[in-house]
Amino acid sequence: MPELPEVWTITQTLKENIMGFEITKVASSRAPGIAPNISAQVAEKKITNIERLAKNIVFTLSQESGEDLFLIFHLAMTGQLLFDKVNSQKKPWERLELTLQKNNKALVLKFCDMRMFGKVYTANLNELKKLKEKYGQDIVEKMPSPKDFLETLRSKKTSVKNVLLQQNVISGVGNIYAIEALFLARILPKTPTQNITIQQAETLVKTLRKVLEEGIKDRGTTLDDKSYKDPFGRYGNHQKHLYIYGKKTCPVCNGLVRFEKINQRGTYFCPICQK
DNA sequence: ATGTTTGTTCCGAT
DNA sequence: CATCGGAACAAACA
Repeated sequence: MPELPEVWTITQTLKENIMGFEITKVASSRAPGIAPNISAQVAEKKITNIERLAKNIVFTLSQESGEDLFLIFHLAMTGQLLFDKVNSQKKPWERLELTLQKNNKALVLKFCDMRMFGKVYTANLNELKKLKEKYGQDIVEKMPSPKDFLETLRSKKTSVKNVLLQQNVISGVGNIYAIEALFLARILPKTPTQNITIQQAETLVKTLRKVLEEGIKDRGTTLDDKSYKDPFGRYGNHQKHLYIYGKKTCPVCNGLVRFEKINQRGTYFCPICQK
């Protein structure tokens, strides 16, 4: 589910609401992807920072004495972070519950994940640094020059769409936004990276940035399964503004949109507009 | 029953 | 040894 714009929205919402809160209680279910030692690790620590790293959400946890610890969430396909009231009923697919307190305010943050591809675990500073090193260019954080972007694309011998999805090369982009950016750049998704021209690279990096920023402005994309929502349960709006993902006809030429699997991922493109 | 799904990691083939 | 792509992970829905 969540790609960069969705993770960005969730991170921002968390920042605005639970900075400085202390984790007073942890209830964790044993599930693949939930670190088994999580409770003891994070209890009684204070959330002093919240940031997005690629598609991860990273909490900095501080305590009176000792080093900072980092709590890392990866939502994968169906993960959610949802606020709830203290002593509330379990939500569907609830895997982890953090009770948070600051002054006289208390609330609960729940990690829910239907398919359980998501991960929750802790890391020390060194491990976080290693995680950061794994990720490639984040287009929203820093716009690469066309030349650098072309070099990045050509560093892998695969299709241009495939390389957009490789987090160690370009981080944060997922299937939907990759399809959208390629459509706006009028590039066929299967084009080998070696055939991409400097002009195409320049256009593509701009359209990538554009679709990611539009996604952020719309607070993310909620597809028909409704699985993406922000911590308050609010859906995104970007599904109303998608150009070609999930469409039957091309919004530019009105021709039939083609659907093909590329590296096992469903891919929509217009065989007329995209070259 | 089969095929589909926003993601990532691991393993086998080249 | 490096790189690429398919299988697997799991659950719900059409």
